Amino acid sequence: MVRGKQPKGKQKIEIKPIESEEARQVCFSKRRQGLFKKASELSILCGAMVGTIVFSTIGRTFSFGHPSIDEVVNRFLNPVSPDDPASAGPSHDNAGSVAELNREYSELEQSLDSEKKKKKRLQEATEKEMGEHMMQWLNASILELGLDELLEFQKKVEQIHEIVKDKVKKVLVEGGQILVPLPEAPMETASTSWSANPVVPAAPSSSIAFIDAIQVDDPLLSGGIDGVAGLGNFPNNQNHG
Amino acid sequence: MVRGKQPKGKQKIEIKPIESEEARQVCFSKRRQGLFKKASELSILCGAMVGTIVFSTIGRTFSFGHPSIDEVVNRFLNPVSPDDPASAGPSHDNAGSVAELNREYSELEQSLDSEKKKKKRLQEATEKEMGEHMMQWLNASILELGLDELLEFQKKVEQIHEIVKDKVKKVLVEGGQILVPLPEAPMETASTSWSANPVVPAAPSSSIAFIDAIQVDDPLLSGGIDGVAGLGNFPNNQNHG
DNA sequence: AACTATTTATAAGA
DNA sequence: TTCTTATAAATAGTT
Repeated sequence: MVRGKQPKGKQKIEIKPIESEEARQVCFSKRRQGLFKKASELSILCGAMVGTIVFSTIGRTFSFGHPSIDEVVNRFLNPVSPDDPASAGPSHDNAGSVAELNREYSELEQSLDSEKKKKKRLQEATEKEMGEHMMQWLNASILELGLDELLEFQKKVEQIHEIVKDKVKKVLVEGGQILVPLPEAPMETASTSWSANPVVPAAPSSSIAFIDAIQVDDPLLSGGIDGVAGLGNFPNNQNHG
Repeated sequence: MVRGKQPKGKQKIEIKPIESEEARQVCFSKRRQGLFKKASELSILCGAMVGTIVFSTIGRTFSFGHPSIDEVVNRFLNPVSPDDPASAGPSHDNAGSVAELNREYSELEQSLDSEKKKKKRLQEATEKEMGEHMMQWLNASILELGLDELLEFQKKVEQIHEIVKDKVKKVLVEGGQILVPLPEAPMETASTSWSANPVVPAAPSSSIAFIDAIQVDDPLLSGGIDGVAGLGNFPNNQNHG
């Protein structure tokens, strides 16, 4: 409103990297605080487990967690399965039995439909981000990896390629009309990575892998991030909550 | 302001557990979105690594991460060891030129000794992570995608496969020398300013993507590299279920 | 670190 | 759930 005198109050800003070192630092402090506060409020209001980790550009680590950042991270790495094993889906390691997934998939299949638009948007985003993520990973890795590792990765890519080719073939054979359920969008991720989520008893949703169609035997591929459970270290941080 | 007449707009609320199941659910969705948006803004504005994980009370997992939630968690679990003499270079925040990247890369190469341990750890984590990502994506997508999309993805995988094979070949030709001479990269691409490599406070010589070695022509794939420079990414693929 | 003018985030309502 | 709206909160630019 007052443009010509002293724009004292908050000005609208674009969300883009702040050039000024100082301004960036100030903004970082303010917004980090704000972020942690928001996280805290969410956890209290909704009784949810929430964890937030922030690294400053100079390497400082800040974190917030409810009930604690360690618990949150730990659960993220080792998804818990509530009482009923049938209703609790594994999401990371221990890829789950094929039978179980198939059963769940059947349930899903029954309640399909009316998600076309959403699905499409979801799919586009996913596909695009996947490419992006792979490229990022590749760019970074190409520098880090030695020949052995490269060959290892190449092998992995080949396996995935095989899986996809296989799937395509299957779809073709089946007439291309088999799957497309997804009652509720299960893609619960806001950026560069997704997590397969647990199955919810009440709500028929979640993305269930149709493992049957893409059987994976390689322990490397199906293994995922299991061994990291322990997490003993705790960097210099600042806990709120 | 006046709280007792027309409670239409936002009312002040105490930060305490919401009783109503429904209200809590609504609040959760809204605030989760808000939280992720804030996290995203912080990461973009300040170029910081940010990760946020939220579990709903019914067990669904939501996450945001820049550059990815796994990177963030990984770094959280594997704090940087501040004893690395190798990376005692200048601390330019944001390199851009290919030449500069190459110079940095050379410096890194020279001190490969002390990098070995770190590299191995990084490589293992990354490799696992990548496999995990791909499998997660695959598992989710295989259910979502139609034939067209599958073919599209297959194509993408093939391209990546090509890139990797190419790289392997290059490495072999160079006889173990990882360094690949860069001809002249007029690409506006530059570097991905995120570091998979832990940046030590005192010695920031992060890992730079060696883009030249894996030239990509396909717009689909290269799109992933392009926009990454300023980390100006916007996560909008939130769950809508 | 404080101070405000504004922009944003959101609690209710529809 | 999505949209609308009034208001509480967050915060950009100053001091």
